[in-house]
Amino acid sequence: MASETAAEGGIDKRRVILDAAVRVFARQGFHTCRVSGIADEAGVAYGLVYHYFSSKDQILDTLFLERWDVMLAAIAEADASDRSPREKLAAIAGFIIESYRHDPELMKVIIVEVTRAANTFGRTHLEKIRDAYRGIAAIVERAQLDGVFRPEVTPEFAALAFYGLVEQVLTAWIFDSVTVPDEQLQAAKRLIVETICAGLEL
Amino acid sequence: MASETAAEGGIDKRRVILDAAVRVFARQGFHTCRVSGIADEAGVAYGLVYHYFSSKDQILDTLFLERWDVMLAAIAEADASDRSPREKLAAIAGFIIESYRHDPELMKVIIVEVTRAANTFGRTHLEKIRDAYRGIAAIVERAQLDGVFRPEVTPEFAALAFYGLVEQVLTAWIFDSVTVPDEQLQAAKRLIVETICAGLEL
Amino acid sequence: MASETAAEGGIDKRRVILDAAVRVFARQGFHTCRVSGIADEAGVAYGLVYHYFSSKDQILDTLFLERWDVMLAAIAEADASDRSPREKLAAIAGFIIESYRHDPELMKVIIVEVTRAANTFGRTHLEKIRDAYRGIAAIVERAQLDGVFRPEVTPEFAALAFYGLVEQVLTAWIFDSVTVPDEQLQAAKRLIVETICAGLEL
Amino acid sequence: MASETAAEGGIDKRRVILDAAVRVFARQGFHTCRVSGIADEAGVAYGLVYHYFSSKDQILDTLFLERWDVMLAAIAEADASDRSPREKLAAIAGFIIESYRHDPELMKVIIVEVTRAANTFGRTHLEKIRDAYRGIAAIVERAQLDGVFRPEVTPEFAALAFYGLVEQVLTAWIFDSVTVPDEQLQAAKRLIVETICAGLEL
DNA sequence: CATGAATGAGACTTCATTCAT
DNA sequence: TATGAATGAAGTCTCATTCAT
Repeated sequence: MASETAAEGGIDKRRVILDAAVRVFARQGFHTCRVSGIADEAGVAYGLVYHYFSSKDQILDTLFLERWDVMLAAIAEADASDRSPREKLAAIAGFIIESYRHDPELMKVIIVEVTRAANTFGRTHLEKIRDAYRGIAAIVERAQLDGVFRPEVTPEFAALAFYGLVEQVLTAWIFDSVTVPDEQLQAAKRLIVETICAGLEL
Repeated sequence: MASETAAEGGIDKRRVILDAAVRVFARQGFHTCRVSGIADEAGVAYGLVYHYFSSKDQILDTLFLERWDVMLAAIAEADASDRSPREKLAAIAGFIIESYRHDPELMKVIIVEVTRAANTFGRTHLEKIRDAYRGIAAIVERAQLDGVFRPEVTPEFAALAFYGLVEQVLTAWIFDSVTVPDEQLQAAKRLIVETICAGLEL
Repeated sequence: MASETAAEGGIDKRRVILDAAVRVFARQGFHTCRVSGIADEAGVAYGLVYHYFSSKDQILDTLFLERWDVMLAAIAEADASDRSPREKLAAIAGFIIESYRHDPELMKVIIVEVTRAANTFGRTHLEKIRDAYRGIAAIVERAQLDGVFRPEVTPEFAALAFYGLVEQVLTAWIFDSVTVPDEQLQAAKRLIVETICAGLEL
Repeated sequence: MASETAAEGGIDKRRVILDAAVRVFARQGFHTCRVSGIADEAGVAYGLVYHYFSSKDQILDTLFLERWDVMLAAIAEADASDRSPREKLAAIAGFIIESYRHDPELMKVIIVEVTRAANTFGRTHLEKIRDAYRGIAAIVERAQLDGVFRPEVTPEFAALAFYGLVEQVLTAWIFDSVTVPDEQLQAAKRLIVETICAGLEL
């Protein structure tokens, strides 16, 4: 149960630092914040950040990869299930929106600082990001082969539209920076799926 | 007779600097590039940049506002025309895609460094950005009142989905960083309109 | 009657610049103000300042030397008169205080930026400044030889104390930055002479 | 056990920087020197200066306030003692001159860059500077009430004359930039007190 | 004489990273 | 593990001065 680094019963400082970094990145942005700000927020000494991470970049990389791998697993799981294509997409949208509900700051950081940062981390993690698109495209492609989705739209475009819409909705919430009520979260999920499937389903 | 933009036959250094900034911002990103890089690219002395602009930020602000105002005008014009809602949306998507065709670097800068930079310039120009969303939403709302679009989707969500999809497509091209053939540009325009209208039209 | 540079009936721009410089130096200080600020205050083009003066330093030098030479003349005149030593000192104190009454900004600039600026202009004009001390010391020395002043105090120290006290009073007014009423100016003159002569006269 | 000023046996780098700053400010003047010059003089890295001080200004502020508070204490102590007014003033003049003897560079910096810099630090620390004047004026006022000093001169003017004369003498030494022999220091002290008291004592 | 665009060296300050304890 | 002092390379912005017109 204990983390890989903490002594039994101790506090995992590495985790504390990561969680603090999420809050600081979300609040100030990656470029604007300082490493000392993360240390302060975490309540640890400056140098300890560099005991656990080799650079400021690596903290963000870690946050992104941790979460993205979970999302890729969710996409893979949806793909592997025997639900309908629409239900698969709904599962993915639901997963992402649920991630936002659970930790909006982390999702803000991942979207704003990574997936939409075409000049910096977005480029670094391009392949990982594309893995998600590919996973969604695979679902669409299968649905087209199964005759459930129309073949006119390429799976790649469909994936782009679907994931892009999810991200756009989250971005709107991020810009608003207010807590979104559960009801609205669910409504958004339905609308997204509806909107995309309207153009895809036969 | 000499105007602010160029003496007769002379070179408008301010314009030269702005154009150079577009290339440098597109290539290296706003945060990564240096003002000296812009000056070098423009072939002017360092200090001249500060003769025309009060800060590095203001250069980006200027680029964004110049272009965004043109886009708001295009949206307003589409709204004012007596075309069908679908044609209006097609006009807007066409305008943005044409902007990309004409100057992909400028569009990259605007999207990557401003409209998607929720922690920095995106927040600064939030109201201007929302003006675009509002303009699109107005078109949708009118169409709903006219009984052409379904009333279930809010105009705000529709605007989000429409503009978001356009931006997402452009972002994909930006990430690819290859010249997109005209054919593909037109196809994308049609697909975008198709995808969004599928979920909106009665 | 026309100045050395102005066409007859024209405005002497060199004079305009100097007068503007006094106001700007007084308001912002020599180091803090910009040459462009002087040009703006004078209502002339930037480059014209450099047509008349070779550098920012030279403007201050000019202001100082213009005024200081007048003061040295006043000291020499007092020395040459056949008044009593006390009256001679009163004449000098009166001259300086009158200078302040007539143009407090100029006196502020001369004192703050030159005579009290030991690291910059004070050092540059050290000999000129010492000329004033020497002139006052000469008056004291003569008075000692004539048996009017006590010989215990060196003329140099007496000059230091006398001129220093005048400058200190002006500095107090400068710090207060309010217009000093005539009455107070005259009272200060009397007090200064009284205070210094009390320690000098037999 | 380790104090803020120095770990046991360790070197207090903050103090080293302050001491270096005194030498550099005295040699080149505050405006002319560079922060890198201070760092070099101190033998520390550039950034360490900013680890201990938030700006170049703050270094000078610190130097001034450290010393000025000691002087205010000396004035208060003289005031509180049961010596004669003349002895009190002698104690203050002695304290300042002794300060100069002990660290002429520091006194140069304080006088040239602060108390006589009416446009910059002098204005910033105006109230602190006036505290000294007020302290001296209090001594004079008491002496007047006790019938030892003549009531014709206001305490404020007397304080101005007294402190101004001390500063003027120090300034003369500063301009000379040669080491003043002890003998001359003591003589100056006596002369100052003599000069001022001549005009004050009944 | 007059203009103001153009130049570019310089200085402050920031902050990621290292290191001695 | 933990601390925080120490390092120094960047990078933005300023502004005196020059120059073409």
